[in-house]
Amino acid sequence: MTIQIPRGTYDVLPEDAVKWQKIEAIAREICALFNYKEIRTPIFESTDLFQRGVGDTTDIVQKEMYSFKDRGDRDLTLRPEGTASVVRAYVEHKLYGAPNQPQKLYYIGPMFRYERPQAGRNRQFTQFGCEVLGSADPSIDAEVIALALSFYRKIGLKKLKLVLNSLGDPESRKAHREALIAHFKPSIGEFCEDCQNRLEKNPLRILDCKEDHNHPLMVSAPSIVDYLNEASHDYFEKVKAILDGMGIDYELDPTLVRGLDYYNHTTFEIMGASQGAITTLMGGGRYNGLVSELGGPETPGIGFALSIERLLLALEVEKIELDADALLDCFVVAIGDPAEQKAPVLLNQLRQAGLRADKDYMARKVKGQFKQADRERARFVIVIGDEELDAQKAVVKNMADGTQENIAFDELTNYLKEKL
RNA sequence: GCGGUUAUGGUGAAGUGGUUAACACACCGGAUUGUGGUUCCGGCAUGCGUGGGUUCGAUCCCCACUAACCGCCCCA
Repeated sequence: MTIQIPRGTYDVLPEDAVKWQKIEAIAREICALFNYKEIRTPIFESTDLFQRGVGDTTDIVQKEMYSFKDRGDRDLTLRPEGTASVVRAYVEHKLYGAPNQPQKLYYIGPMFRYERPQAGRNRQFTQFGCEVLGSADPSIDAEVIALALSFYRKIGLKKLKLVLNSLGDPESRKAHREALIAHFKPSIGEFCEDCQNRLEKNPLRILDCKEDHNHPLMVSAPSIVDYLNEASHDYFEKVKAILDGMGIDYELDPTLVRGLDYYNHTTFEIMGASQGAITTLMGGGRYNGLVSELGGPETPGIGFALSIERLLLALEVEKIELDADALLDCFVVAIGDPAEQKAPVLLNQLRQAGLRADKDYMARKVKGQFKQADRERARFVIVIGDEELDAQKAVVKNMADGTQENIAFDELTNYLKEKL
């Protein structure tokens, strides 16, 4: 049997690669606008990094990591997300000491999670993410959200919903956590197995459970908003006020918990149009304890990550076409042996002059060569045959209007450049 | 990790336990001795996901495997 692509992966063929290029270009453009700088980190890291950074109780660490030992017996893992790596690099290169603070960073690259594939969920997928390290200013929270929305808007997506929540600072979280345990403990037996395990480890995530979503205790569960201390409450109010000022609509959802352990204060998601069950396009939040957790100084941080794959699905649902029209400037049609000898030479001259040019390589007849030129959306066709070689002139046909002219060989590039 | 559906050419898809596997699109060629997007005509699966089994015989029946899609869990 022929070898197949690994499960949960996919090839981006030329037709789609154009879309990827366009999306990536827009991401970089938006980041430049907001003054975010690119950072590139390795695709694998020490397994410890994710265990400590992402959190031992998360599904990602418990069952989704692509981990392996290398020949030097090191425990390594294909990165399941980008934040831990960025923070590791920030600490390792002491970027907290750099003069330009905060560090506003972005990345685009593949991530890996061992999951059951489905539309919008793959084992290798691509994230565009931003991280801001070193600032606890609420305007940064709003800026990061505004950046993501600007990106989607520039791409052309319309059906977007921003969902917002605050998990508060550690003190608030602790108070909430205790209230949650007190609330659920007496009747925890009525909940699913996962929730029973979550009770002591991370009761917050019980709220995230879909299975027991309709349980009366779920509805009456203590909400984080009632446990935010004054500082946390004020912070969240400021973030909301800035978003209001920017004219950004959002929906508050006190059950928006997010799956990674490092989040506190502001958390957010952007939902989009989708055919299936998966609607989350982007997720993020503040993680003020993560830098110190990974061995750096006490440093605030915030970031988001969004999936290019899901973005493409949303584009499909909204029926938005992204294709850049990559036209060919000219196509050389050769008739007869002498012309076929001449064609590659002529082609080379055209290309050296900066014209996007191609010819037939399938021994097609004249008609077939024209069809090929048409398929490639060539704007001009240059026809050469015995007569043209004798006269040192080519027939140049404008494919848009069908007109054609005789142009001397040494005038060709000038003529085309003028017309294009 | 669990449950469901599916698997025929480059693509979309019909189909039958028994010599040649519909049809459409795409592609190639011809009608137009050197001209595209229209029309007409012709060509185009030694093969029906992979591996076994049942059978005189299997693309069609059975089993396993693999993969895709959908749902659950969770997430981007």
